[in-house]
Amino acid sequence: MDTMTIPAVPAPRTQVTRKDVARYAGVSTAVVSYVVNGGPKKVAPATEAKVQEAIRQLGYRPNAAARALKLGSSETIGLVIPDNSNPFFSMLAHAVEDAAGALGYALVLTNSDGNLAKERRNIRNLAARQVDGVVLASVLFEPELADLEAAEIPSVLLSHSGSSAGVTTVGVDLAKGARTAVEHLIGHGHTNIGLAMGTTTGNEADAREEGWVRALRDAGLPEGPIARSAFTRVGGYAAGRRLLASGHRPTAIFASSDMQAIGILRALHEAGLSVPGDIALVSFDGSEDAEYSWPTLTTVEQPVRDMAEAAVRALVGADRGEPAQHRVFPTKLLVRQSCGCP
Amino acid sequence: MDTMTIPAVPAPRTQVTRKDVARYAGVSTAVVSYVVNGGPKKVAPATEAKVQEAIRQLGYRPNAAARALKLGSSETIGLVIPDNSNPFFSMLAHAVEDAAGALGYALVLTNSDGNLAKERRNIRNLAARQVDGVVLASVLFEPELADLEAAEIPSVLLSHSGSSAGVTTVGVDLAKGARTAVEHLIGHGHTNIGLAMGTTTGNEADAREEGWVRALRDAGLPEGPIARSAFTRVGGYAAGRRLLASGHRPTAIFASSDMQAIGILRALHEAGLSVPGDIALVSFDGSEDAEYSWPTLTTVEQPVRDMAEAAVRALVGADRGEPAQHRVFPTKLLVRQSCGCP
DNA sequence: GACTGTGGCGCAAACGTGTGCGCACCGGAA
DNA sequence: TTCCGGTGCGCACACGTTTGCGCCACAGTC
Repeated sequence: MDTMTIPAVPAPRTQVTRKDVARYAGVSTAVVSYVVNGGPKKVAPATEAKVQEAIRQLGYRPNAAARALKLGSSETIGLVIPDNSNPFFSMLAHAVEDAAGALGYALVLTNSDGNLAKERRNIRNLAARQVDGVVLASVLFEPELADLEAAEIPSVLLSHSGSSAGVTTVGVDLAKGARTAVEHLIGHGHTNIGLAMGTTTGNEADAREEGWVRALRDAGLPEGPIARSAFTRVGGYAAGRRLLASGHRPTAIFASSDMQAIGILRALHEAGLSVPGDIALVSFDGSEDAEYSWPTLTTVEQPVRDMAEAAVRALVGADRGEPAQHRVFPTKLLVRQSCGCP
Repeated sequence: MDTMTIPAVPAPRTQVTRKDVARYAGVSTAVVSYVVNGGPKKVAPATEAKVQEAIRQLGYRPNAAARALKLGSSETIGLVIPDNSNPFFSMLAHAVEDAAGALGYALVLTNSDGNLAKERRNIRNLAARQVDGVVLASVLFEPELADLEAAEIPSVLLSHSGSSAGVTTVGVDLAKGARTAVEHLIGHGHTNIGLAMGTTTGNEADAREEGWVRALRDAGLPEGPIARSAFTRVGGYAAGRRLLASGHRPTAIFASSDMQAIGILRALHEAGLSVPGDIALVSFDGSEDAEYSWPTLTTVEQPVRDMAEAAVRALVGADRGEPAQHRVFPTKLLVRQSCGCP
């Protein structure tokens, strides 16, 4: 045995080019291009067949980089999300990928991990990669938007209730959704309703909090205790414990995300409290996790697939080039066990 | 008001090129390139400063497509997974993105949705996009591999226990992990241990099943009932119901994924059975969901981050070009409530 | 038979980079 | 002064495409 065996370096990537195909088929490179792209030019059926055969024989695959360079479009869009491990965002990412794929676009995924600097890097990186657009679903501050505008990259903000000026946004009416949830709890006779909210300074958290406040105010009820945390299970767990430790414990809690609600559920279980018996719980997002928790979670569903599709279409689909607009999708209260309905 | 307002077409994407920078700085385009890439050539500090300033002023950003065309590398890797909504795979995707990003590579995400034709399309698509490598975490059949070899794209199989010949694989010893889990249940005195397994014909399911079989056999125990389903909550739920309906109901269940376990949990709850009191449960994956279920799930953890990093490094990192190998990472039994430990 | 119209195809110029090669200049040594 | 080595920079080509333009051959018309 030879111990000096050269590692299987994956063969010099000798790319089969259009020129090879042309030579093999006995035509010019232009014809190959016409055949491949069904260009504006007609090509005789016989010639076309020859070219197709040559392509098959040689295993020719057009070079996307060259195409992108020539066309000025990479047929790729970018996605910036905080954390693909978070079920809500992974659901979103999947939906965006589907929508993009349906239009022939690939999806470059980037996670910001709640790190502003990283989010910035990601956006710059995507811009440098000539993506045709970027979907931002993140805690976004002005500087980022400025960057994008400067780079002249089409972009759409996802899951934000549109307030930003010149950029298209796609989302739900967070305030209204939250309000519906809280009113549902009020309808069950609760008068001390706590709130588990996010810590972001973006406009996500605010609107949901506003919905909670207004529902209570309109019902003539006092505001219950508030706990803020990250939109995660761990964060929710901590928030749950804080709510339980608060002065007079709420009999119901509205959580601003399913993840937080699941953390809260754990805190309640540990405290030996039953849900909804001792404390009722309603949350936000409508992720699948809420359907398989114990008890199952009543939650405000966001139509993620529709939102993703709208975002992608605004970027590279039929709605491209239309003036910036704010699309607001309806939420839907999914009533399950945790709210205390019979 | 003028109702004919022209929509804000995102400005003709007039790209600032290297030539512009060169002209602005009063140097040649080559120098700009040297400055940007820190090329092999030296450039005088004064010139460099001028160029940097020009770059800043003009907001120059190198065109990734042109670079990719020239270098024959897109600084991009592809990921093929069944479903990014599935927590295990979303965790994996996040880890792969991190590892790739650390090496300066972007990640193109594609979902196969358990659809073989789509998986095939995704792979072809990635190949056409000149990705520098592909991480495959999927139910993979031979034809796909052949495609990859044909396209000469470096690839690594993730989460497969390596049996494939010429391709690098990264994963865990599924059989051993499963065996540990089942032995743990046996240690608790269970003698009728059921199995919730996947339906895939790949090598994923088999090894775990094998571990279950061997643990039982070595302990002189009979094989309990088996239910097969997709690696999802819904699938697990159905499998759970089937296991409950089986001849003589098991007192413990080993589930081949956390998702299935969570579905089973729901089935058990609905049946009014307590876990682990009436039925113990141990699963596989170690996703965060298993930590926040009720009761919390004892599960066999896969070191996903390590695996992702190893896969990416084998593709485009330090380990690139090494001969195909099969890296097997250790699993770890995370003992929580569902197994019945005190 | 000459002219014209048309369908089918080839030529060659970009797209924005990276980089080998060569040229100009400059300081020092003879 | 002449020669020489070295440093710093410019020229120009190639990467694989797309596509406007022009050429050729052929059929139809007078």
